Amino acid sequence: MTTKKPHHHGNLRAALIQAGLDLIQSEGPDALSIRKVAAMAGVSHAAPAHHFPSLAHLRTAVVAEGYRRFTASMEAAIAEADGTPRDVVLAACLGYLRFAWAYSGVFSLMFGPNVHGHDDPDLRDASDAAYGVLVRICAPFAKDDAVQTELTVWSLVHGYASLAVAGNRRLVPGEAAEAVFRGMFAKLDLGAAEA
Amino acid sequence: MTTKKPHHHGNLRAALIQAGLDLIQSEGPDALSIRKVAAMAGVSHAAPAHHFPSLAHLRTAVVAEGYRRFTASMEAAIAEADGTPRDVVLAACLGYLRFAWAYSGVFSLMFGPNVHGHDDPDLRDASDAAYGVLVRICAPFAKDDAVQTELTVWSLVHGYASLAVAGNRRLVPGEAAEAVFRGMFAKLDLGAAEA
DNA sequence: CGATTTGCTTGACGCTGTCAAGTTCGGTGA
DNA sequence: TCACCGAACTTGACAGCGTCAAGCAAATCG
Repeated sequence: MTTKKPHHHGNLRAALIQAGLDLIQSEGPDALSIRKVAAMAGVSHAAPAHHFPSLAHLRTAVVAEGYRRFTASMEAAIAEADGTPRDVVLAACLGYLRFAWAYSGVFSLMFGPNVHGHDDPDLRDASDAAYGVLVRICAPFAKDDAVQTELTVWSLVHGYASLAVAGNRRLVPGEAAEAVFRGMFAKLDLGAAEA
Repeated sequence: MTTKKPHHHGNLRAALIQAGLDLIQSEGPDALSIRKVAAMAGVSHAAPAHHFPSLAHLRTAVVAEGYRRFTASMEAAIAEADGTPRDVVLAACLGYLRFAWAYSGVFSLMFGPNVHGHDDPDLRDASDAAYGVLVRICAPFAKDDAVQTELTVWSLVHGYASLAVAGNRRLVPGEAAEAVFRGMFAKLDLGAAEA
């Protein structure tokens, strides 16, 4: 009863990326496979090759999409915060953590050893946008060394997110984990905020 | 001219683990393969199966060995530090970073999404030993909530190490990166040390 | 010295990424 | 309108992978 599917899929590229996200989420980063996403999209095993020359390219595209949602998660958390500059930074961190826990699979891939950012302009733009959020919210505290402030905040939240995602036995994602992070963040001296 | 190698390799298991470490270091975590380490050890492609029932088991064994060297790296750095409790924590962090940069491949694997620690007692012991170092050096600062202090230090150093290992464009491992970390660590309020 | 157990080899299976060719659809120019 | 052409997808093949099944050779034990 299938209406003899048209030869052209419509938007196969986007469908493959979404299938990749779903697959990674349900079976882990290593389960990402060209043949599986092709099957999920209902096309032949070699169809993706036209859009992604290799598995690495598919992975890069999935990671880039991950970065876009990552940025959106931080922006959403920031939008809900209407406090001091320090509150904004904390809010962004919580957005960071929520993304890491909601998309743990692609998060691992994003900061894993298989990403070659400079090669792909799309990925580069997406990750630059994410870093741009960090730079923006840290700006009020950047008296002397902006990079140092950014790196400190980023390292703390990224380390916490990574350890939780990696399934550390003493650290489980969730509501309580956010409270723990608030306590950790309180130990951080960012200096006084400027105008 | 080969002296007709004895059927028994001697210590194939250790040789396979070492080959795995070398392979991961030179070609990345995903390049770890049963057939490759078998070839590197000069045995047939199915020989490792006797020691490691599956690739996951081999990976677990390699990661466990990584944890042992990781712990050793921290202990070595601590041994050189003869200062305040805070200096000891900083020294351990530098040992942490040096391991991450020297063994970046296995480091990624250790904290990656493919480790199932509870399954293997060997890995569990090795990672518990590493965590034990952290607990020990944080103990002087653990007034009320020891876990919170440990997690804060661990998150900061782990995040920094991970970002550098992942090849972040703005963060390159090396001597200067250690200096940057010292600055980050200085922003951290651990409270006063107790006896 | 023979039997058994251990350690490794050979061979096969299905799955993977990738390349090569073939096929069919969508749109464009005559 | 129609032939054509390129883009999108299919089928088929290949090597390399993890894994299982059998077999063989070496070490150990009675």
